[in-house]
Amino acid sequence: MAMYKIDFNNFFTYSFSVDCVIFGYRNGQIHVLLIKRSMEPYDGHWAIPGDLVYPDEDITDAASRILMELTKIHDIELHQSQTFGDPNRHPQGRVITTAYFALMRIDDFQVEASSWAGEAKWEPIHEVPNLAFDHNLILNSTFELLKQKLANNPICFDLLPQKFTLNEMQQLYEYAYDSEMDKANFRKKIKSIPLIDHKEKQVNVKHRPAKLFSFDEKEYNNLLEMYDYQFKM
Amino acid sequence: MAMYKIDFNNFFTYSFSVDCVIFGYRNGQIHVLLIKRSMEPYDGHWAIPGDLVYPDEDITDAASRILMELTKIHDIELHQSQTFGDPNRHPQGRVITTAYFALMRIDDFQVEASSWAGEAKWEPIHEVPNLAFDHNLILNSTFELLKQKLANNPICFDLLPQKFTLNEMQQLYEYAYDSEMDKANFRKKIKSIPLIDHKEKQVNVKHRPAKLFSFDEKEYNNLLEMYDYQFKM
DNA sequence: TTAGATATTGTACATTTGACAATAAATAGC
DNA sequence: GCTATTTATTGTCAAATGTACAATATCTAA
Repeated sequence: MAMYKIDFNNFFTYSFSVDCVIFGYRNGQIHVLLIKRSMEPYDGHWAIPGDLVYPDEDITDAASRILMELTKIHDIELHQSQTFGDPNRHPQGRVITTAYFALMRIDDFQVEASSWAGEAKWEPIHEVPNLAFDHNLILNSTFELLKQKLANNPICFDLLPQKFTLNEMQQLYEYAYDSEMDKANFRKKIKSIPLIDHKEKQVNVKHRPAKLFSFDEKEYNNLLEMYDYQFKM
Repeated sequence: MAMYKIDFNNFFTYSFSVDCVIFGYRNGQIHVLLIKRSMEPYDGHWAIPGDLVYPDEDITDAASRILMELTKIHDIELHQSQTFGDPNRHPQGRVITTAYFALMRIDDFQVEASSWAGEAKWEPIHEVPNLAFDHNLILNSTFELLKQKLANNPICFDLLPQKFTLNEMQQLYEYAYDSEMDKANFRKKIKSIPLIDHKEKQVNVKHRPAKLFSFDEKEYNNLLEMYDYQFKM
């Protein structure tokens, strides 16, 4: 017990963590991946997956490792969000944390809770319960950042299915910005975004099926290099 | 020496710092505030002002305190930039750092190097020498962030004199974006930005003097609340 | 009074936006 | 097959915005 106490104090005197806010899209709603903690503090509470960074580990590498350990998600690009440094944000000591975020298709991975994560679930962003630590603050700040990024970067395609209809794309933006858009005008606005027309149509819908598109990443990179193209929504 | 060594190791096993990128504007150029280190490591090198965060100190408070201690600059709003966590970024141990940035009028403060800062100077952003640690990387990333913020927030007014001409405002944007703009069209574009016309003119110029304006912050806040106004450049 | 310099305003055309109408292509029920 | 229903897709037109460039205004200096 004394031994534990000593280690504990050393560990928590001044340490550093990362938290991974993973966004997914399903049923017309943006979801976030939560894990149930099976360890103190906040044992049994839902939380954003995160943990302490090793002393000699790059923080971006740490984010990837920790996400993998807790949820089995791997090979996903993590972007830095914000750093939270309130000295009282962790009940057991001083832990400064940097939030990362990533976008993925929910069905691309079978998410599997492991390590000290007891469960994992996707929760609609507007139905998230009270989370451990200051994780609601971290989530809200990061969701604001996501909305800003959606406006200026072609990242909506990381959330949408590989092949999507223009209405699906529109609905994602309508959900994110909580505002309805005109179908005809939406199509005009995205005319400059490089999309591949697959000459395929939806199946199993009981009305006129929509055409399926993909994001043309090669052409996008080409536009970036050759012209001063800027994605804008 | 042994005592020092022990303290030193404890301190640097795992610690956390902030760095303050302070931007100013003079002679048509954006400048950044540098200090000359008078302490190891990088003794004698130029650097961005920064230092270690106390164990029980909020990181934003730390940024204000450290900026004050090293340069006497105070009462200035600091915004978070990015966090840098390469385990080898500090030669003496693991130091994760969060960059902050602020904008100011160079003449509003008499900058005065103190504590372990031997000198302080304003350097044009494009003439910055090799800096200590990874401070060139930090500076470049933060300048990119500044340029992005200048496009979407009315922060150019924190760099310009209290009363400025429309040409001065235009030149600031031309410098930041490195692109020339048409005078007539620039004036049309900023018609929606709330400015106070002081009914005053430049003095001591050898041509037609321009009118002086200020940013109308009250009206700006009013627009934000009442309508869904969005500053755009 | 005039030349020189910069400030400020105007004009004409192209492009984009926004509201809304019209048409097209599928299914479902008869 | 025929028709109603539903959603997809395209078209129209006026208003707003952006772009290039011309014209005019106001100061200093000589």
